[in-house]
This record gives sequence, structure tokens and C-alpha cells, in this order.
Amino acid sequence: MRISAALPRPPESCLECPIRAFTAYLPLMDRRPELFRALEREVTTIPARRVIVRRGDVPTKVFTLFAGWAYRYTLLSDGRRQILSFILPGELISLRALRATPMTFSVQALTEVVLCAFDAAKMRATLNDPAEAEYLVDKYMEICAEADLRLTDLGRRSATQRVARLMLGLERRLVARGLTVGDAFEFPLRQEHIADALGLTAVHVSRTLSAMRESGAIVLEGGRLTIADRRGLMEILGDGEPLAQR
Amino acid sequence: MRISAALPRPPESCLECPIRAFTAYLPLMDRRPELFRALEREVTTIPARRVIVRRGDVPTKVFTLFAGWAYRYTLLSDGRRQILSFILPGELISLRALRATPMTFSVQALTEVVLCAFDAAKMRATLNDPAEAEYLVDKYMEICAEADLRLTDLGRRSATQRVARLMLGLERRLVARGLTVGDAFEFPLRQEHIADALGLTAVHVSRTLSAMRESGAIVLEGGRLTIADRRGLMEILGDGEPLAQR
DNA sequence: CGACTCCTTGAACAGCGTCAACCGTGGTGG
DNA sequence: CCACCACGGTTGACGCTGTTCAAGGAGTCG
Repeated sequence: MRISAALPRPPESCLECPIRAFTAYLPLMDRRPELFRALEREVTTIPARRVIVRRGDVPTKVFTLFAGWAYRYTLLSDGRRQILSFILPGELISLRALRATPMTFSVQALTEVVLCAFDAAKMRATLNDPAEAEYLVDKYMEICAEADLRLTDLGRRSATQRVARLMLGLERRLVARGLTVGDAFEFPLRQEHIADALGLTAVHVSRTLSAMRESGAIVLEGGRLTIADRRGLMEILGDGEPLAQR
Repeated sequence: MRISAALPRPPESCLECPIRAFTAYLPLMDRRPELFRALEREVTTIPARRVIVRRGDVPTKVFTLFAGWAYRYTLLSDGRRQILSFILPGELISLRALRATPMTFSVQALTEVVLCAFDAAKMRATLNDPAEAEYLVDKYMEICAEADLRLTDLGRRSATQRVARLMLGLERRLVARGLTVGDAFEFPLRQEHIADALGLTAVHVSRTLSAMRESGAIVLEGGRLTIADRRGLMEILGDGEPLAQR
């Protein structure tokens, strides 16, 4: 049985937003809060599975994910899917939306989701600030570094290692957001999502998860994941490599 | 027999550099050329196989590759390697060097290589310009988009598709630089490099290349690659997906 | 109740990896 | 000049990891 908790709503003002620290706007909010008092914002709730932005679109809105999970993906012509990354609260649905160029990927809601939508043109104007630009470069450096880690996962690691690293990477990001309870957290991914993110099939993910449960490394039930044997999981990784965070 | 042509040298002034358009400095060079007249630059030649920057280093130099090929990579604790991308003339050895933070990957010379080295601190100061920052964000968007493509390759495509896409992607970048002759170009990758970039083994790359030669799709000999049957290669890809460029 | 989603399990199979032997080329040193 | 070696590539035999296809079960929703 899966309990879908009611999603929280953002406060009136962005300046008091609990997830400020994870957004792309942080430095500007600190230095020029007046920009954010004036900024028009539209809060929308979107059901699970809905496509939020589509590849090829030229975005007119900049979305920041306030609550829930989403993911970036591309489709191949034969219908197969590659999930590029999971998006957690505080993150922009796409930094790319800050440019008026076509999206190179699509984004879909994984759970029900609360979005803050800003007008793209106005946001571009607002963020037109030297310190902010530098911050964006930093953000992108992080994103690229994460992409490198994921590339290494897909290129050089076994199914079990990939799954373990995905879980620990997500846990770390959730910890930073205060979204874990002890060693447990909400884990809304279907096995198909895990498979499409890690370059596997859902069937094989099922087998892999069974083995990980069997070994006592994890408990995964009711949409909730518990890291039961952290040391054991770390050993699976077999490598001091940093974890993907995105 | 492999003929190693003598590498070209950059002109006295960056402003006349034939590869300007591929660098990260383009907008600033156009708007404030005086900055580049004053900029100290050190031109160095580095032999094949030498490591140029090492993961964990905090870079004190910013390198732009003037001639030759290099690649970004990481090593796993068991010694296996993942090549993250190939670097072609005009590209920064690492945009990351623009921040005084530790490198998250290493870079090695694939061929003999000519580098232009700038003092990192000075370059950071020079590039401290709003339009330039915006350009850097654009550059990073491209890099991330390429990473997404490669991720999709490793996650969802067969060995043959990966190899074909790597070749066509490299060809496209070389065409832009005027480094192709008809359908042919210098191709200094060993099979091991291809394997480490694509998440395969060298043995399997050997078999894959044999099959591609057999089918008449490519001619690969003496460090030179010819796209013999472009249509055939495109069909192998089986997909209208854009090509990785980096 | 039926329809749907998600997961599990089995059996057969394929793609790619591993191990190992061998070959051609070019470079080096005696 | 030749012996030797290092390097990159090729090929075969074999097997593991992960895929494919298919059937069935458990939970949920209308």
C-alpha cells in the first residue's frame, strides 16, 4: 500500500522558501531581494506521469520544482527511453530554460509535483547579473561533473553497482533537503525508471533488487527505501568513487 | 606506417588564432581585444600519452588545446578507465580550470599536442565580464547536452551503434575545424581508447571494427579513417538522434 | 468484478567479456 | 644486420551478465 502524502505548498515569498539554498537563484536572492518580491510566480500542481516540458520546445516558462520528483529523459525512435537524471525539490526543471533555445530533452513528473513557474523572458532579465552568471557557471560545472559520474557508471560498472550507487546518490541529495528519516526515505521510482536510468531492463532490475533484499542490504517496500546495511552496500560499490548526485 | 605530421604552431597574437572560434574566449576577444594583446601566454608541446592535468589537482594554469588530440578520463580503483570525452583543437583542456577547485577528472594527451597555457588567476580575472559569463553558461549547456547524448549511447545502444556514432560525431567536429579531407580524417585513437570511451573492451571493439570494415562502411588504416559508406553507417545508427560532438 | 499497473519468476538466448595464443610492425641495442 | 621486445591488433573458445519472451500473481481502482 502506498500512501501519497499531501504535498507541501511554497510560502508567499520566494525569500522565505525552505528550498532557496538548492535553487539557481541563491546569490541574487541574497544580494537583491527586491527583485524577488516583485517577481510574478505561478504555483501549479501537476499529477504524476504528466510531461512538463517536451524536447524541441522553446521554453516560455522557467519551472523550479518545489515538491515531488521529476526526471529528464530522451526517447529513441524505437520507443526506448533513457532517463538522464532525477530532479529533486529546489532544482530547476531545466537550467536550459534560461536560454530561448529548443530543449534537448523532455521532463516528466514522476510523482505528483508542485512547480513554481516564472516567465522565462522576465527571469532571464532578472538573472542578468554578473555574480549570478558566475553562480550559474558553477551550477553547470556540478551538473557536468555528475554527468561524468553517471557516464562512468554506465560504461564501467555492473548492474548491482549501478543500482547501489543510484540509491546512495539519491539518499545523499535527500539528506541535504531533510527528506530522510534515519536511513529511510520515500522512493517513488518504479523498477522501469531505475532500468531506464541505468541502462538496464526492468526484468533485470527486479532480479538485482531481489538479490539486494536477500542479502539484507536494503529494505524496499511501499514506496519506501531503507538502507539496512550501509557497510554492505558500500562494499558492493567496491570503489571510493564519488556518488552521482543528480 | 603512420606518418606523424609536424604540428602547427599558434600565431604571435591570440587575436589571429585560426581556432579562435572554438575557444571559450570568443565574445571577449571580439569586444575587448586589448585584453588579449596583453595576456601572457606560454606555448608548450607535450608528447603523446603524457598526463596534462590530474584529478584532484587545483589548476594553476588554463590550457587551450591548439593542435593534436587529448581526452578527459577517470580511473576506477581497479585500474579500469572511463574516457569522458575527446578534446579537439580550440577547446579548453578544462573549463573547470576557470575555478580554483579540484579537478574531478584527469586529462591526457592522445597524440603529441600543442597547448597554450595561461595563468589561471589572471585568466579568471580577464574573463570576469558579464557577456563572457553568459557565453560560458552557453558552452556548458552544450557540454551537458553532449553528455546526455553519450549517456544515451552507453545506456541504450549496441556496440556497433556506439562506434558508428563516435566516428560520425568526431568527423563532424573535425569538419568544423577544417581537419578533414573529403570523407577522410586523421584518427589517432587506439582500439583501447574507443573501448574505454564507449564502455566496451578492446577485444570487442576489434571485432566490431572488423565487421564494419567487412561491410564496407569504413576504411580504417594507418591512423586514418574514411567514411566509405555514409548511408550504410547512418542506417546502423537506426535513429535520427543527434550525434555527440565532444 | 474486470482492467490496469507493477512486480516476479523461469527458460532460452545473445551480446559482450575474458583468457589466451598469435601476428605484424617498428624501434632498440648488441 | 639481426635478435629481441613492446605495442597494437586479430582470432578462437568459452562463459557470464544481462535480455527477451512469456506467464502468472498481488495490489488498486472504478
